[in-house]
Amino acid sequence: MVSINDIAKALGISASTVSRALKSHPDISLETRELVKAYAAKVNYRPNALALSLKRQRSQTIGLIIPEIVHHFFSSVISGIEELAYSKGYRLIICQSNEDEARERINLQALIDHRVDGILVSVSKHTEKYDHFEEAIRDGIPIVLFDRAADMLNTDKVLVDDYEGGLLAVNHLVSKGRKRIMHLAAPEAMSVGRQRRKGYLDGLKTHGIDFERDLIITCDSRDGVLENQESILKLAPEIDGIFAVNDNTAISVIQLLTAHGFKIPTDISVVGFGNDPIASLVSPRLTTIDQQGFTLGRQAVEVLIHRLERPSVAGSNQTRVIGVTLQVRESS
Amino acid sequence: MVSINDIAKALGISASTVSRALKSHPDISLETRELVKAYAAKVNYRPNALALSLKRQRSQTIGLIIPEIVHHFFSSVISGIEELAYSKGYRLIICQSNEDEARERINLQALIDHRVDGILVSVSKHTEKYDHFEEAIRDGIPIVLFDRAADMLNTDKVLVDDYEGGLLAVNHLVSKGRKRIMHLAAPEAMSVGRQRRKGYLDGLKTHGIDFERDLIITCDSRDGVLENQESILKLAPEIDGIFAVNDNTAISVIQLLTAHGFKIPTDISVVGFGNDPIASLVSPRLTTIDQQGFTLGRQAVEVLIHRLERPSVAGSNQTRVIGVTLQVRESS
DNA sequence: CGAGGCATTGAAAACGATTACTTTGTATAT
DNA sequence: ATATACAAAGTAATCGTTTTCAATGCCTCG
Repeated sequence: MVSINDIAKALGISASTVSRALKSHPDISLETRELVKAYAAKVNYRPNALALSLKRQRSQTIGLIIPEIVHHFFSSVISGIEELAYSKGYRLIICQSNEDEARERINLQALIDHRVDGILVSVSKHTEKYDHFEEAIRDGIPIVLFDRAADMLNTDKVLVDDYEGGLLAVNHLVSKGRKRIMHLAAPEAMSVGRQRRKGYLDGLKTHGIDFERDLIITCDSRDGVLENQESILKLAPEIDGIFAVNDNTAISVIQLLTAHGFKIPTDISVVGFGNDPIASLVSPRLTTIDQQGFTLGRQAVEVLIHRLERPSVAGSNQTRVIGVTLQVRESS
Repeated sequence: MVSINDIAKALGISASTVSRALKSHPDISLETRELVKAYAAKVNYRPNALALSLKRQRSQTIGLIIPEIVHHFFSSVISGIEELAYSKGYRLIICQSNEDEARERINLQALIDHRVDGILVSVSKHTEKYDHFEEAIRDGIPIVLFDRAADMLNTDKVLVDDYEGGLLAVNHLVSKGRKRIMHLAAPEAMSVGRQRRKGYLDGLKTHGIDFERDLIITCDSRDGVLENQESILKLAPEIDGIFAVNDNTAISVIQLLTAHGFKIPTDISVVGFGNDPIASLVSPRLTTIDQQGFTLGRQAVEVLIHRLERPSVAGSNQTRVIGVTLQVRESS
């Protein structure tokens, strides 16, 4: 790897002249400039980004902390992030928290140590204390939270309109004549799940349907469905609709019900959330709420870069909400 | 952000003393050491990884170039890579080539500019010339190719046993009494697809089945199935088995055949490749070849770090092959 | 002919850390 | 008393680049 100093020595001129010649600084004579450029090209000179970052106090690098990579929604978000970051000249350092608070803390610190210009975070499911983020924010490190945010954190956020999604799901089920709608919900602690549940509740209220506590079952995965199969099957004869907090749960419950003789959607209509690719491949094809992961990722980067490239005005945090749409298929 | 110099000034000692005190160098008196450590902790000092990288000529960072992130197999690989890299103290910079050669070249250059210690690459589908990789390898940059490699490139490789997968698929179909087996294949240019096809051909040969050129159709996606539906449907009545180069294609062809009255697996057995999560959710559930993306990712990092941490012996390139297994389900 | 201007270039500091090589002062040995 | 050893600290170079502030030499103008 050849450096500016190597070039300077080889040509018998100073490093500063080389540096200036390479960027066509007007102070440098045409002759020298050409000479330097020709030689640099010949030896395939490439500026050392590390040295530049140190000098400029700017690494043109964005850090990303994500709960898990192997997940269609999250990988879509990552793709959107990479895409826009790349086109804006930023590199992306990625860390996986594996839904673990301790790991999330280590990741955050590592990114700060690497002097990334800003950090994008989707908070781990099991994070209970937020002081690591609070401290970073206090220290002026630009942080944008996406999808999974914490209300208490005072920073930019880019979220999916989970509430609207819950509303859309219930409206749709009601429009299909469904009146007793079960909700397979995420644990209370998850902001995302809370919003979907709130949408569900408000949707019922709008249509004058009384909310029944028993119809909400905390169950947000394939395993969850298996664990709760008794209660689900006991209620099944009395209900005519299900809104599941995600597609996997929706598909699992459809399989469970089908296996026990229920007809979907004749007996029970089912709506999922996420529009995972599997939703259109299972049978019956799943009605679900589409959330644009790729767009979410792009917007998160956009917000972050906006922050990076303007003098940050205090208290000007923005929250963007990405719209969702209902995808009607065969399960409802 | 406080630096070693800031600490030195604040305590009225030299930067070198601070540096040594922080790492408990024996030259420094216990008193000074404690003093420095206490102050560093108080002001929350963190070493600047950029400066360290520059000094050490080692960034503890690995670069990754991957064709696309939103893809179950690739995202599994990324997860495996991140997992092991993280535990070995390396950070991961990720770049998406989007199956585009020009972009791949830019990504490679960017990673080199950032002085990553080594690079993991899965070659883009549309890459025709490999001189960018050859040059990097010649310059001594440690590169490990995974999954999609190019024979001509002389470097470490970690591959899926695609050949064995093709073989397993055909063996299985034959064991089910199938004799006229169609292959939905990837274009010749893709090493991965070539190996799977070779496994298919050798599998047929092993069982004394004559290979029929017409039974190989180049078609490796949902769109491909639609484009080739005429030829597929024309051949359908004469065949009794299909080996598709990936799960998506397998699922699409099952949908096509089912829609036209064929019974799967009664009339035609279908085997896919990849063991994507959808394979066990569609109906009939898809028989397929399981490829361990996560393991592949870990192994790729392992090989790379092995290279990084030993003095690289010339011509000692290794190629690791990750085993595959047959997952029998309902489609065969 | 000397002052001022301008075109070119170089020296040195800075970014943050490490480290080989002094330097300083004290204690021990001869 | 003097040479020697050693502990503890500081100086300066280095990694690769940028940039401020000279320095040099030449030309022009009065």
